[in-house]
Amino acid sequence: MAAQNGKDLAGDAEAVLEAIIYLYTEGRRITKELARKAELTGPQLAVIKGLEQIGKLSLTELSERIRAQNSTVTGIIDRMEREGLVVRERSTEDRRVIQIRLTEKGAAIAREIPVEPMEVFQEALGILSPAETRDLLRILTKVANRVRERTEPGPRPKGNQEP
Amino acid sequence: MAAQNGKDLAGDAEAVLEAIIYLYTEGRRITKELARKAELTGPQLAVIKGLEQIGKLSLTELSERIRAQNSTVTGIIDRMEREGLVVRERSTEDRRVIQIRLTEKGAAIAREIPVEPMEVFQEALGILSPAETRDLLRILTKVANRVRERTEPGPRPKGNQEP
DNA sequence: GCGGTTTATTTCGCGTACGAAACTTCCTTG
DNA sequence: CAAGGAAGTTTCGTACGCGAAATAAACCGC
Repeated sequence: MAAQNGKDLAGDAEAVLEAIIYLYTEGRRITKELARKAELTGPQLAVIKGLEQIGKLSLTELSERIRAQNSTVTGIIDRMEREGLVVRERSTEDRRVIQIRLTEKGAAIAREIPVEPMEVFQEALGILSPAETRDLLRILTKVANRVRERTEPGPRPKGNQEP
Repeated sequence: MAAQNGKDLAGDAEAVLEAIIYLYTEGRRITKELARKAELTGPQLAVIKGLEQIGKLSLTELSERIRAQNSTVTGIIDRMEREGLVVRERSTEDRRVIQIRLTEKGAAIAREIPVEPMEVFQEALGILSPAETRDLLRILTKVANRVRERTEPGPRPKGNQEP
């Protein structure tokens, strides 16, 4: 451990990491809990809410939206199709692409779940003053850009899991 | 989308979320990449580094350390034991508990991997001024506490995945 | 010292999550 | 228009990750 004297930057850095991990995992947990009420999983809720907004998405578009690999989303859609929540339709213009849309059953469930999972955070961020919010954004962006620079050289996969 | 006029708090909030998600997933990616050089997975690296520091840990202690459920860690240790990286030893004082420690092979690999995965972040945070770091910590803590208050009523599971 | 509760770990079933390889369709270029 | 490459999706194998139930040992009160 470093010295504890109010200038303990390493300790602060660690605490910042802790906070980020906490916020992220808590977000996942909230999404999951919200989903469970409708007998869904976290990623499935994300899919349903995405499709509700946009109407119809190709598998790749959906993958980008929920930040997961195509091969992962294939499995998620398999299970949702099995449950009758969505259907796959092959596009007529480009027969390589699969369009995914909600069934009536899927749309009904989407309507039942009122809020976006993120809204808990929007609300939590709401207690900050506008200046604090912008400071937070500015500093986080600075750090993120630094990490990005540091790791950009070399290809990067695109994501992992639910929002 | 809301109006884009510099007072777009909802947009700022969303950007903050994006940044948090980016930093978290990037952290996982870096850990994974670091681990891959030693033919390990992310969680396995976390286990090895934990055991290197402490020497010997019960399964439950290890679970807390890497923020995962016991049932998850059982599987991780199974695979690592199969690879000869760690061994299980039943405690003599309390025969319910399993102590896990590195084999010589595991210890050698731990020595080969120089840095903690977190160090990339420590470095990224290093470009902030001390004031910025403390602002960041203060604001994040405020948000985290707010989320905590909002969700505390009701039991919470303890974690999910690698650091 | 016996029955009941608590604690530590494992087992089981399911759902992500990823990367590499296979497949199909589309597009380019000679 | 044929060959080759690129793009969209699926398949396969492996590793988490969780919660509920099972198992085993320790503890507690009487």
